[in-house]
Amino acid sequence: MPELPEVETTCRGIRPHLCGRRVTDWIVRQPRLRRPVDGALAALPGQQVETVGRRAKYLLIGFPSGTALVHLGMSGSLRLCAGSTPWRKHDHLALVLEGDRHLRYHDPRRFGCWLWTADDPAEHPLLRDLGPEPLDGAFDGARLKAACAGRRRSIKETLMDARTVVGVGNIYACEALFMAGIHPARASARIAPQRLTRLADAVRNVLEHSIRQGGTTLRDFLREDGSPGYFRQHLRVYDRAGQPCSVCGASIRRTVLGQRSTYHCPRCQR
DNA sequence: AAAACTACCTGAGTGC
DNA sequence: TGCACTCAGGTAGTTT
Repeated sequence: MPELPEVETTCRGIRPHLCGRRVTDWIVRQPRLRRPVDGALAALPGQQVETVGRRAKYLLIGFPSGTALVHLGMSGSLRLCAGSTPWRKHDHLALVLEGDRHLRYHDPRRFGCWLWTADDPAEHPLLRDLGPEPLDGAFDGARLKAACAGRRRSIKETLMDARTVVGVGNIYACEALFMAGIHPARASARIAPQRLTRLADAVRNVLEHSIRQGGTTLRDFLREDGSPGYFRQHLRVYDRAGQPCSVCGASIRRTVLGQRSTYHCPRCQR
């Protein structure tokens, strides 16, 4: 997926095309996503989009009667196109807007979801227990320190836990740990406070940098206009096993943590 | 309570 | 060419 920078890039990309526009139709070709597409979304035609926002990796599309919660899962993307554009394989649904513009949802692995809530989305069961946003000042060294206290598990797993901070997936966890010089397998509780502060800063910095580049495109992710993100060329360790570290030249190592591929520089990260 | 594991899917790549 | 296998950006829900 789409980690936070990719979702934020999508959010910013679609917002100006959606806000204030009326939905004229709702087309579902494949309702079987990770969770079934919520039938309540059939009430969208006739309603006008009021807001497009994001909480963690969920996109929130606000209407007068409620909010659509959209998750891109592992391989999802949203694209704006003309209604006449041929449907591709894995284009599972479309929000049709006035002027016959389609917001098409494409997701080969179908790990995403389209849900609906008539209430405050922040109180939705999938959102209410999430941790702080990394980019709005709610996440800092103190929050990270609290999440690490007494925890034996690896710092990378703590970083990827949405109760610690939202939006940090496998790529950016690896990158932030490299920037902070911390070994991904290090026990969370065994990291000095000033190093955790540095890590919290690295998380924010790497996410902001990636957003400026339009996110990371490995295989599936594309922006709302079909263009890729350009952060991939800035990755320092992710998917670079065997290649030299950009700082010290040591060979980047791949390990497995929490069943996820993990990349680090054995010399720079301790 | 925390940590470990499972499940949901398709497609790309690799080795034989 | 084809088969068997591994791996992939997430995360909710269950089990240990």
